[in-house]
Amino acid sequence: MSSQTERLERLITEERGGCCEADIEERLDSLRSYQSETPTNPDADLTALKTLGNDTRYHIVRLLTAADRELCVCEINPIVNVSDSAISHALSDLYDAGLVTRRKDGTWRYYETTDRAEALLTALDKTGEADR
Amino acid sequence: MSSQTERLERLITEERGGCCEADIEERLDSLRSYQSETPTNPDADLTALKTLGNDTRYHIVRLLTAADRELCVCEINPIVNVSDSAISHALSDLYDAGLVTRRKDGTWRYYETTDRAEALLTALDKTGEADR
DNA sequence: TGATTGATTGAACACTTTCTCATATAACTG
DNA sequence: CAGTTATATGAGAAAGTGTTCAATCAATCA
Repeated sequence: MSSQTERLERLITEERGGCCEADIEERLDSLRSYQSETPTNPDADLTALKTLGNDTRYHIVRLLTAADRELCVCEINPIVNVSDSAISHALSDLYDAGLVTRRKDGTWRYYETTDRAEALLTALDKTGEADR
Repeated sequence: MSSQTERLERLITEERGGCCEADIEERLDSLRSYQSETPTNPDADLTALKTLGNDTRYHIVRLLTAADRELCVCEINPIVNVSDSAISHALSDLYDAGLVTRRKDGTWRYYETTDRAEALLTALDKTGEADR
């Protein structure tokens, strides 16, 4: 921890030609304040990212989004190549993460993507080949 | 696989009052075509989601985004509470995933977020408390 | 050149995730 | 109610991930 600020001290010294204890504190405060400015819920964000960042679940969400209508589990099953159980687990995780909605109709169960899932896919699509 | 289409057959039968082999094939083709319509690179998407979906790496990207300028590793270090090594690993992963850029200046190394990272955070921010 | 410094890399181990199998639940049907 | 069907849940094996420690690289400077 103190070795960390040593390096920062040297950086500030290079930047400004000098650096006192107060300069370091100021810089650290500034950096820390960036975090508190963030208006979001990091846990929910992380859960969403982790949940969508899995082959099976991503695949299901892509399918639901492309279909642009709610799909029955039995329509997802023959397309995604894992066991019924794995799909059920995946849908349950997606629901908990707020990435799909769920509707029951008799013994059938229908799933549909949420705005959150669609927003993430759109973000990915818009930045496909770019950057780096 | 065949039990999968059995369930689908029953669903279509309920929907339409009847179902032949061709109906099943048509539905399956339709579902499968949704996937091929997707214009993106699933591997790159999954890598981006997985990479950002980790506490340390998400934290770093939030910091970089909020700072709205490139940050030196020694500025990130005292804010994010893991070892130097862990941060270096994290930044390397983020770079490989196309979520940050890298610039060398003497012995210092600077990192900045890419459009892709920012797009993902924006998507999360815009859909914060919504849905479900 | 050798020493110092900022940062990266690799190996190793604890921890987490994801799948499948077996079983359970809920809704309908006779 | 018993039987069937659609889906969910739990346990556990196998694979993957994240962190730290130790060692290394690359740039600067005496």
